[in-house]
Amino acid sequence: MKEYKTEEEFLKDYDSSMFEKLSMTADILIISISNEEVSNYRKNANKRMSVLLVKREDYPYKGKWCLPGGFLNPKEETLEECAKRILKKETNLSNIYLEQLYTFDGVKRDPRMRVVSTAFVALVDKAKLTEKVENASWFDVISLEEKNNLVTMVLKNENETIHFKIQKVLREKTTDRYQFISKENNSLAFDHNLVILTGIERIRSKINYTDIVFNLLPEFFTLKELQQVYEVILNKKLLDPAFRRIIADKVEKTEQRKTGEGHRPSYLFRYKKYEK
Amino acid sequence: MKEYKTEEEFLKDYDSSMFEKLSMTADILIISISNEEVSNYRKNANKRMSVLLVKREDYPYKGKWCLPGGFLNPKEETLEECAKRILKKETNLSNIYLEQLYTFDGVKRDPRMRVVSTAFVALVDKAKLTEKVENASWFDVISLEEKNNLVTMVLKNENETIHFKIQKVLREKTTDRYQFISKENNSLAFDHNLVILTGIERIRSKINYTDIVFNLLPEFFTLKELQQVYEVILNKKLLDPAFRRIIADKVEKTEQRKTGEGHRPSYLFRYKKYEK
DNA sequence: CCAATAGTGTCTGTGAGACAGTATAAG
DNA sequence: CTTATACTGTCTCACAGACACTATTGG
Repeated sequence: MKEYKTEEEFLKDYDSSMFEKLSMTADILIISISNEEVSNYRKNANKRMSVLLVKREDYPYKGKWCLPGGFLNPKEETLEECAKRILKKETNLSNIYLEQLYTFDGVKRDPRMRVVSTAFVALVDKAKLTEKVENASWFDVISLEEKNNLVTMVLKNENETIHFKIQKVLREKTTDRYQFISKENNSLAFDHNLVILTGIERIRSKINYTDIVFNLLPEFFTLKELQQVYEVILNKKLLDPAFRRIIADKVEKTEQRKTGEGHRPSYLFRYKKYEK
Repeated sequence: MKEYKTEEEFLKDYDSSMFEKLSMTADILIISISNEEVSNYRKNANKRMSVLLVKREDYPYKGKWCLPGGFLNPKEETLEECAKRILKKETNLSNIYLEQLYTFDGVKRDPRMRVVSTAFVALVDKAKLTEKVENASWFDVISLEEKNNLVTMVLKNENETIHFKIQKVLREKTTDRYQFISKENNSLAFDHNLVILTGIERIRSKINYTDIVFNLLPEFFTLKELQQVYEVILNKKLLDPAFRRIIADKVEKTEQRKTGEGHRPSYLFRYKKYEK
């Protein structure tokens, strides 16, 4: 930021530029859960977090992957409406869990001009997706590790592997807030690597005191599936009895079971809303 | 949002308006802790949350109170830098705890034109403030209650009382996310009543798993003062022994004491950084 | 001595972590 | 019968909630 010697100088410059305008976009981190293929017919499928990326067809960052997003129409749209419009376009879904994440605003984040982006997180159940959208592809999070505040993340679709590293730097005045700095990034456009990490950490931090997980699952699910979703988001194994105690109030048992699995069938549960 | 019949119609309109630009502002909810006056010389001062408001001198909302804020200079400033500039102007302080809160973007939130505002929360220790800034005034939060998702809040400075009500409406697709709708609001400009509530709830939700409280206190403080800050933010009384156990690792005792209080003097403590 | 607060000891109940055990489908 | 998972019983330990008790100042 430019430094000013006198207030007059500052105000002069300020007045001339403060009413200059800028563009905004809404970018969406669409998260869902995917199942790994299994060799052994008896085994349960492992689950993975999955994010939807779009291949850029134009400059800047032509050929790189980015989050679905689009420019805000300032005349009649809120950012959330803009995000919903993009969500509809990319997944053909509406009535999806959508949460404002963070506003990314680095001065040079778009090389063309100043563009401030408000990022959203959407949680979807993959089973609800029907059509395949051109240029869009689901990438599984196949690795997400943190060592000494350096986060390494690997994403993968059928053909490509994306990997990037982000350094979390402690900021002044707090012990618990981090600034994210991109260290390596082979194929993501803009600052979307930072958006992805921010979004995953947001979901992770909320999973234990909210009911957002259920947005990632179909109406009926087994407790093990539910547990796997928790595990994949928290990136750690949970103990069965403890897990079942914790979520007991949030679900209700049905009489249906999941059979044909080569082992004892599990009961299907559903989300029990509005219960303390 | 306008509805379109065909994609062509949509795209035509979209193309013509998507590159229209808008203005952004950074607004800051500056929170500190104030002490009530005490009659009895023996008694400890009660603490209150306090927010800095500015009287609007121009239209729109002339004469109403609003949060300190200002337009983003799109050429060279990030929103955070903009917030810091305003913070410096309003409090003459730098190196202050500052956190991006939320981006408020209702289409009609500013009657003049489309203005999207990214709100920040700043936590300051009132003792560090020296000069009094013109048109700015600290308002104490003298009441903050929630009943049936209706929040009632009362702010007060030496001369004026501000009160407003906000309805928290459950949103579709989740059980834990609320939309805030302004119900009554006698003297706050724009949507700044929503910003204040959002900010207080953010701080409240973070106080138990972060160390942000210490930004509201001077370097040396008694454990009771620390506890009072927790109590005022959480809006409930805490038990002494439990509280002391919880914060034991976060503070270190000094040999200094706070005397002249008409009762047993308490030891002064300081924040112990970087300890698990 | 009194009023008011500072600070600590300890009981109790809850609930997570841990591990072991029993149950049941497909092949 | 085997394999793999489903599901439950129960012990232990940590820790928050609660209450009572002692300590210490200014006036």
